[in-house]
Amino acid sequence: MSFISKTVQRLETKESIDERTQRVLRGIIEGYITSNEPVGSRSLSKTLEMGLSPATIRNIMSDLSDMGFLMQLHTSAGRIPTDKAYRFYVDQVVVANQLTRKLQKRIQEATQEGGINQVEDLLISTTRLLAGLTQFVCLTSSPRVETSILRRIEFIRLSSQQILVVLVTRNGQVRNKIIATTEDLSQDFLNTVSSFLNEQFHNHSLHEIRQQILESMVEDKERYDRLLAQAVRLGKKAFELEDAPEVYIEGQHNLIFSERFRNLNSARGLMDAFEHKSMIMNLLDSTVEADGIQIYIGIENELESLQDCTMVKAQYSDQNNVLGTIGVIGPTNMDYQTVIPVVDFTARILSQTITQQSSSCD
Amino acid sequence: MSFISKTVQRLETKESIDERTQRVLRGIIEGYITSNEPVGSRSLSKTLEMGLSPATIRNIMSDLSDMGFLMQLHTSAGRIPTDKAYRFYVDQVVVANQLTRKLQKRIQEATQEGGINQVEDLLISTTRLLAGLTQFVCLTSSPRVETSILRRIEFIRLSSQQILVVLVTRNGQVRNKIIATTEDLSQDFLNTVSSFLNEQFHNHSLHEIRQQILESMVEDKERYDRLLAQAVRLGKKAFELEDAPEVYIEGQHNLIFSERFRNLNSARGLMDAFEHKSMIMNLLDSTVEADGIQIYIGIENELESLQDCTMVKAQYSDQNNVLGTIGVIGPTNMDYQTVIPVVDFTARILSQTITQQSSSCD
DNA sequence: TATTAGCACTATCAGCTGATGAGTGCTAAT
DNA sequence: ATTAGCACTCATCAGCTGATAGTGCTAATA
Repeated sequence: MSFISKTVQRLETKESIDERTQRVLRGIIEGYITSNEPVGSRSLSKTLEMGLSPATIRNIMSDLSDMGFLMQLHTSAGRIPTDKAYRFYVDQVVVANQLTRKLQKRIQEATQEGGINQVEDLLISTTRLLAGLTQFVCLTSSPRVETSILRRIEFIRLSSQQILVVLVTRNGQVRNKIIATTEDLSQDFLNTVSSFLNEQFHNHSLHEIRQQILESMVEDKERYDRLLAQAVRLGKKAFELEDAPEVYIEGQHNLIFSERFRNLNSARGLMDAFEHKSMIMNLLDSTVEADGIQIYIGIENELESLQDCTMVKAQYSDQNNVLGTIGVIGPTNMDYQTVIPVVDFTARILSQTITQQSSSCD
Repeated sequence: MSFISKTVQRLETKESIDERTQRVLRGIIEGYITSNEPVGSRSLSKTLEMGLSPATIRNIMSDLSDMGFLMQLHTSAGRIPTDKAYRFYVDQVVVANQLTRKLQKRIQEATQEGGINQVEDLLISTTRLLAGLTQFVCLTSSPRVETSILRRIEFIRLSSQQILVVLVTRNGQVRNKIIATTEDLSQDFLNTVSSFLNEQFHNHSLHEIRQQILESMVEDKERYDRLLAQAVRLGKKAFELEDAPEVYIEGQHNLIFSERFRNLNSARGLMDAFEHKSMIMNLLDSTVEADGIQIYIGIENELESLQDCTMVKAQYSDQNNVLGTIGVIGPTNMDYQTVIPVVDFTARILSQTITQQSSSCD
């Protein structure tokens, strides 16, 4: 099994099902994926082309129901796959087939189009792209500033009480923050401070830097001269970035208008959930260690309002570290065969673009 | 008439209607606003307390229908007000009554809460606030960078080919842009350039600055020494900001989930329209000259998918100029009595906060 | 023994029905 | 000028219908 979840127990599909039964199950799943209608024995008998009569199919279906792969919405309706069935499908059947060239091109172009000079823009346009391609909701978490590596910090005097901090990270994130000072500091002085900090903390992560600043404040409180004291004080304020989890969401309207989501009664709940950025952040970054695609089907999702959706997500990274996660949320009967590779490919391209960007430092 | 529209002809309510008829009309409008149900003669006869029988009311209603103030969804339903009726109501009846202290407090607190140090944040939180208060969709346009006044510009060398431009405007907007250079420029040199530009263009609008730079490039092409030439060249790139109309939208989900919007079939169309920022920009900033509240009822809106909504908007400004617009879009039978003052007050507070911010320059 | 045909059963859906009720318009009485 | 009374209209709703598409079970069949 290629995908591993942390806390939620993964649905197991160990039971040995004979070849023929598998083919029927697969037929039902794919039928339901394409038609979005419960599939019945008669129609299946036709599309399967295995020379089985509806009656036989019914027997097999009955077995599959007993095993928990199928369920009926009501007595006289066809059957639809359970989450367990999709798990089987994803684990055993779906092979990550190639994307069409056309689609690859489209993704590449969208992420590399001109005018995208900052990570923020790149992430937004990628999120939008993925939402458009899949017609689902797409979520992306931006790199944690915490673990980002400092490229440059600069102070700009705005007034006698206000200083603008500009902080650039290795992977091209630019953060601005206005801090207040009691003392009036000249621009010259600020320049000295910033070059001191730049030298001192070159190639350190913001987290480390904050750590070190705090330590030095405690350890040798008295030793500093005025410059260093100010530098440390300003540095402390500057790196006290609210660890605001930036999250981008696109395609929310698909949740409401897409045909695919019509069964979904919890759209409201999801929309509400999306209002809370920290919640989404948690959703996306819950499994930090794991490369490749991760898929959460129905009840495998911890979040209740997500339990009749599937979430497909992948992490993106620069050459060293995982930076963030990009994921789509769709109905459980999404077209896994294309959604999976699309998400996968997009994450790869995203990683690639960001890596290029951050390696263009001196 | 207190509100003036540019292009769309405003519905006229000149016709003299006698006192009693007006009271009935007003009753119907207010009834429909509170109940969101067509109002019939019998119930109106009770609530009006004018000692009129349902039959009399019916006669009056019939007259009002002829005059175009009322309409029926079907024969045996009560009547509902037309756009013309709402126009009458807004122009003649609604007096901008005071907001409750509680509401005033709430708006003030939300716009002044800590951690909001940049205009962007302020606008976003205000937009969200207004969407929350009204339960409608709220749109806000950010100040045009074009007309903003330069407070500070700074260049930061990121690598031999990349320079980060940081541009701060008078009203507290901070813009970052990464520009590419062919020549490797030292930070020292960049500092010289930026102080030159800061001195030269202090208190000029970005628009003016761009203008002047272009002129000087043409006029005295050869006269410059190397420094000035570079300064001008960098300046040109720096001020070539995409005049991206920033727009914030909040409360889109109200469009779908709010009871009030249930009659609205064009939610889809609106959602789609909201995807195009330039369109919204146009919507908000179409009437540039006009202070106070502006109200567009139903067909008064140029945008088709907006024609069974009402848009209430107000401009915000600093001490000198109009900066942008904030507006809400709701059903035509919104509670004008409170929505109007809420939007009005919010815009005032917004102006006030921004003015404070920009006057805290030295 | 595995498969299948046949049949009884069941739930949904569209379409029809008649009853109900809210509301109007008209007319004649006040 | 106002109003009571009455006929009329139309939307909605519950209840019924038959058609449809599915199942489960059983007995026959290869």
